[in-house]
Amino acid sequence: MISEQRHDVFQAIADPTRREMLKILADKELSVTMISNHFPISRTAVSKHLKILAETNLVRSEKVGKEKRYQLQPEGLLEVKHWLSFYEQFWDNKISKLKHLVENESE
Amino acid sequence: MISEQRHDVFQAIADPTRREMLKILADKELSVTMISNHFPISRTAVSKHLKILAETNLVRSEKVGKEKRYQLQPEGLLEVKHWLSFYEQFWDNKISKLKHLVENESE
DNA sequence: TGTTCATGCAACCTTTTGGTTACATATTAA
DNA sequence: TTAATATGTAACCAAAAGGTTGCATGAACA
Repeated sequence: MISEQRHDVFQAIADPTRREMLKILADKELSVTMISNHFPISRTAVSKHLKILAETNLVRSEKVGKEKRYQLQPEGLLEVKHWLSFYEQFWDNKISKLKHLVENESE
Repeated sequence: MISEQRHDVFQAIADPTRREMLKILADKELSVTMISNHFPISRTAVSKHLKILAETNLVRSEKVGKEKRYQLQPEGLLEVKHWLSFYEQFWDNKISKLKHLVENESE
């Protein structure tokens, strides 16, 4: 099965509108229409953003009657956290820099 | 003074090529041509990527003779770390969730 | 002084992105 | 059953992104 992953999480969070969506979903789950009310763009545009967020596992949806409720799936952001952790050695302090060296001395 | 910021750090790290550039610059500073040798794209394209990374303060450059040396400026990533920290409450554990509530109870 | 090397910039091209409107479908309410 | 509500999908569009080639400029070397 060839699953073509069109987007990755870094692309997903690159758009300010999508970051705002994550923020409001952090508070509570919402339907597409409810989310749309927070933005000056069409419901269709919102729907596309949500599709990208779902593709990259940053949100998940659940059908409730005629509504589709979206909720934050924050584990998707762990990939970003992990990526960032590599760079932390450069800003934290000398100790963590040494720690990094020790951790990787088997390579 | 109207400084138009065309890109932000989230956009900058959205591109896989630029993320790769940060990684190789983490090891040591390099000139434009040296960086180009790591990628299957033209030097001009590399230069454009570096411009974006510089705009968003993820790298800085220094002229040395006829070369321009680029080096990682990892503090630029602190913005991402800060943004991420908001979502950590959702994956860490209940304690940190409570901690977040207490920290924000004055609002 | 030429010549070579490193880089920047302008012009151009193609694909992707973020948006629109119009229409189709599914569920609930009257 | 009919009407209203919630969402999805298709077709389209403009602007941005990522790439190219060609030429200009500045520094170093023979």
